[in-house]
Amino acid sequence: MLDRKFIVENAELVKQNCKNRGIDVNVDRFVELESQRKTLQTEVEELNREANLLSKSIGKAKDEAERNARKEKGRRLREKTNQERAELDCLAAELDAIHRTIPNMAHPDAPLGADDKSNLELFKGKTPLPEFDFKPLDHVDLAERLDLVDFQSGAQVAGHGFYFLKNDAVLLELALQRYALEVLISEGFTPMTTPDLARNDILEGAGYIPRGPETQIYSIADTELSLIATAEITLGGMLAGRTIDAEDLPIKLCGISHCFRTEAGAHGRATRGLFRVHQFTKVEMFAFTLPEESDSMLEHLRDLECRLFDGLGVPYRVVDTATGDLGGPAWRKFDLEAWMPGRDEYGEVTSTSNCTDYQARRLNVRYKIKGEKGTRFLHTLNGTAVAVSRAIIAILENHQQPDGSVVVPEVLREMMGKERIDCV
RNA sequence: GGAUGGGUGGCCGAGUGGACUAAGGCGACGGUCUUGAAAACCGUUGUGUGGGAAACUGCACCGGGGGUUCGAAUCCCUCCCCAUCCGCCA
Repeated sequence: MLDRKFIVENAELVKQNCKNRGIDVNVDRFVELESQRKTLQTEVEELNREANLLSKSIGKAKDEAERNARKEKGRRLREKTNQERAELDCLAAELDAIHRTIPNMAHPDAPLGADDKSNLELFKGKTPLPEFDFKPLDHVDLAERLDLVDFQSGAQVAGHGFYFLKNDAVLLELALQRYALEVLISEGFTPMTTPDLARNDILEGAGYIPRGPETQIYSIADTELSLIATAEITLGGMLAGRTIDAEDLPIKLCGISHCFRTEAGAHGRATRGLFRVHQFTKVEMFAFTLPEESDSMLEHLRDLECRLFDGLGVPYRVVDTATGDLGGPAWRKFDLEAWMPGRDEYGEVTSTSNCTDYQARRLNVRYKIKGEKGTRFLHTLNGTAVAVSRAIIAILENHQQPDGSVVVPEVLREMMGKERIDCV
């Protein structure tokens, strides 16, 4: 969420930002309600002050008659207060509903545009595009030949969008996680495995909407829990409600979790194979920083993603995400799009965002500078290290050989125990 | 899943309806003393949000939400969490 005062004082900027992001919000209504809320709040507080004074005087009243008279006065005062407070609660609820739909501001350098077509390519990775002197297969055909993925059984057991990894794909999944962890641990990240479920209020704090017509989130019936769509939710939620000493920042975490997504409304677009699935494993980076350090942390996370995919020998490009494609919480977002020869186009494999204080305000994570009074909201960032299913697509398709085998990237060979995935 | 006990400030911990304006301790910070330090002694002490140039001051906050009452840390309801024991279990 944005700071309420900021919205009121910068209504035009906020409106322009909503427009840039293609989000329809009634900012004027928010400003109007906020001014009403303040007035009403002051009135309620004044009534409380009177009631407090009166209550205290009753204990000290000299006789029974005086006490009863004051009690009666207190009763009337309370009725009035309750009435005003009900009004205030009603107002606050409407205000909050609008507040939650107002997206984060965007970095001034984020490209303007309605959707991913306006994303700006910044640079390409170290690995050049592969040149095949044969017609490359897509990962579905490769996986079938190499007996790596069982889509049919996945559909039988859990439905379309689920799959079993088999044989070397299982080793590849583990090796990818291990590879990512080793890089991140060496960079000072604390490795975690996180819950795959989280409370709905934590989901909401991270900017996800657990229930609703177009939700990406699976919720668990008869509970306040949902399956997480990313470890960003649990890693961010770890510090919800806490105040961190400034000297302990930045905090860099990396978490392994399963990710679950309903992919509601996504049918028909890039649904073949492993690209858009309901469950996958992911190593996620998460950072809590001082406000002045979040922009450089975002570049750090992006550089790590580049390092990981350069290491895998996968060609990719880095794009600066356009305002209309940022989602609610992000101030700026970079995606790595790997070259996917089977689709003959780039496909998103990682995404890293600086959410500034937007998530922190919702999750109520603050920091305190020693010796200074008060606290402030810190900044949160997240980034994909490796989303296993999509990384597997990129590896299989880019490293395929004329005979249908796949050469294992050097960084994974020791962990895989082999240099090549051959037909079984 | 069942039983019991708990959740109070940075930490420990007292507090069963009106002096809680939350005791006391620890820690931290400042001071006195000292060449310096320790000890001792003295003082200070949270968060949020309003008002005010400031001094200062209002309101809210004792796990969350709701209720009773003129008044709730305290009583009631509900949810969450923690501990211990039992059951089940990888």
